[in-house]
Order: sequence, then C-alpha cells, then structure tokens
Amino acid sequence: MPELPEVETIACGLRDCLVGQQVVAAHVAWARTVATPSAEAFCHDIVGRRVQEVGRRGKFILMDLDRGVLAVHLRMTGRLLVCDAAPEQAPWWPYVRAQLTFASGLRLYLVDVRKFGRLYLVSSAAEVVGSLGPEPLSAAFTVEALAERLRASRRQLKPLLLDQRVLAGLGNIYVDEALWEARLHPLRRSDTLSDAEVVRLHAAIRLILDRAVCNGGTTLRDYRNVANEAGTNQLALAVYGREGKACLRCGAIIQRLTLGGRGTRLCPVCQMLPEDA
DNA sequence: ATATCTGCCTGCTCGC
DNA sequence: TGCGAGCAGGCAGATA
Repeated sequence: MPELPEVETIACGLRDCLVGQQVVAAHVAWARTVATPSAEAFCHDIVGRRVQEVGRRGKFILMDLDRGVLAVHLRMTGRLLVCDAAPEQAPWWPYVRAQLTFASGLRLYLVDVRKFGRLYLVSSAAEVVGSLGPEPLSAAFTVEALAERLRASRRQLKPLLLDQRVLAGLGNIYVDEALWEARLHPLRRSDTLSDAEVVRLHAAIRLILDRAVCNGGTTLRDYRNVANEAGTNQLALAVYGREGKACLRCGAIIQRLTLGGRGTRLCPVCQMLPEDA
C-alpha cells in the first residue's frame, strides 16, 4: 500500500509530466471516489484549471492548481497513472475510477481495485492535511520533537506511530520495519522509552524511509509509479512479509502477531518487551 | 485519553 | 475442480 516513500515517488513522477498542464475534461466512474465536493461539481469545477506544482504531505499527493488544490489519497490499492495513448487494452483499465484529460492530450487515471482511494478538490491544502503531524524527513522532525510526542502519550508504540496526527506518512510496512531497525517492541508504551531508545527510533524512521524513497517504493502487489513501474524496496524489507524466516540480525524466527486488527511482524529476540512496559 | 469495533471494497488464498 | 469463508488494511466514525 502506498505510504510516504511510494507517495513521494508518485508525486515526483507527476511533477515531471503534469506541471503546466491544463485540465480540459474530467470523468468520474465511481462517484464515491470524490470525497469533496460532489462528483458532479468536481467534474465541472476542475475543467480549465492548470497544474502549477505537485507536492506531498504525509500520504497525500497535493497538486497546486492556479485556483485551489487537488489532493489525492491512494489508501490501499490506488494508483495514479499517466498515459498519452488509449489504454483500453491495459489490465488495469476496468479499475479506472476517475480520469483527467489535459490540453496536451495527456491523461491522468486514478486506478483502484478496492475503491478506497479519494480525490479532494479544495481551496486550500489545509482543509485536507491540516491535522497531520510532522514530516519524518523534514528538518523539523528532530529527536526532541519525536521525544515530545512519545512522552505526551501513554499509547503503545505501533498504534501511536500509525496515527497520522502524531507523525505523517508511516503505514503498516514502514512502522514494522522501523521498529525492527530500532530494536523496539511494537507494544512498548510510548512514554517509557529511554533517551537512547528515542534516538534509535528517530534514526530508524529516517533510515527506513530514506532507503525506500531511493528504491522507488515497495511493491508487494499493487503499488506502481506513474509509469506503471514497480519499486524495488521489497528486496530491502527485514520483517514485513518475512514471518517464519530468520531475523537478518540474530537468526531468530520472525513472528507475526495481530495488533489493533493489523498484522504485525517482529523479531522476538531483537525486539524484547521489558516487564514494565 | 485511549482502546476497540464497524464499514468501506474486491482479489486472492486456503481448506474442504 | 469448485466454492465459500476469511484475510488484507488506511481511515472515518461510533462506541466503550
């Protein structure tokens, strides 16, 4: 599923081909794809607008228009594909939920098997991303900033790190990877981490995300960039999808547990849970 | 404040 | 071989 590194890769791809492009037509095949406004209003209002810049905030893609912002969240299986030829033969064609046509003839498709992906046409990005926590790869995300957020809560580490209001962009895969890298148990209570452990977690989050961005994201099944190409970061995963295999650090068998309804992978030796946390 | 549950969705895997 | 059950999980919203 698209998390920060995948969304970053997609945003860069969109920037390369869509900046300066003007929308001449819009079509929505699954009305609920448009979160705001209505699908009808969306199709009407977006025509004539021009893409000025493409960015990312957390897991949201933000396309600045000459008036307003088009935000996209891909949730689980969403893809944004850019094509210049008619793709009716493509295997993903039946799953196109919305499309934009630009004056150049270029087309942008929101493809989503599961129909969870959402489009937002808003006047300001803050309407969509206003409540998100800091960007993990920004200068503002310091060890102190992380420590403050961890100690302000008594929640378990994994649910806390998945909370987009606490930190923006992490999902199930990269939280599991970061906790393994930092040698911290996902059930660890967030306010019990030592200074050294906070430093480790901070460095781990940065390392895991940086590497995944460099690798063009993780493709386990659905993720593709705007050119429909897979990423390669799945080759760098240490725990996600490796249950039953040997820990790359200590050789113990990677375990799987369910935490808040989500599959969670960890090394029971490297990531021990202290008695009091 | 925090935890837990449901609904949204459909393709895939598994067991019988 | 065929079929139904269960799983995958980000997020919003409701409930405890």
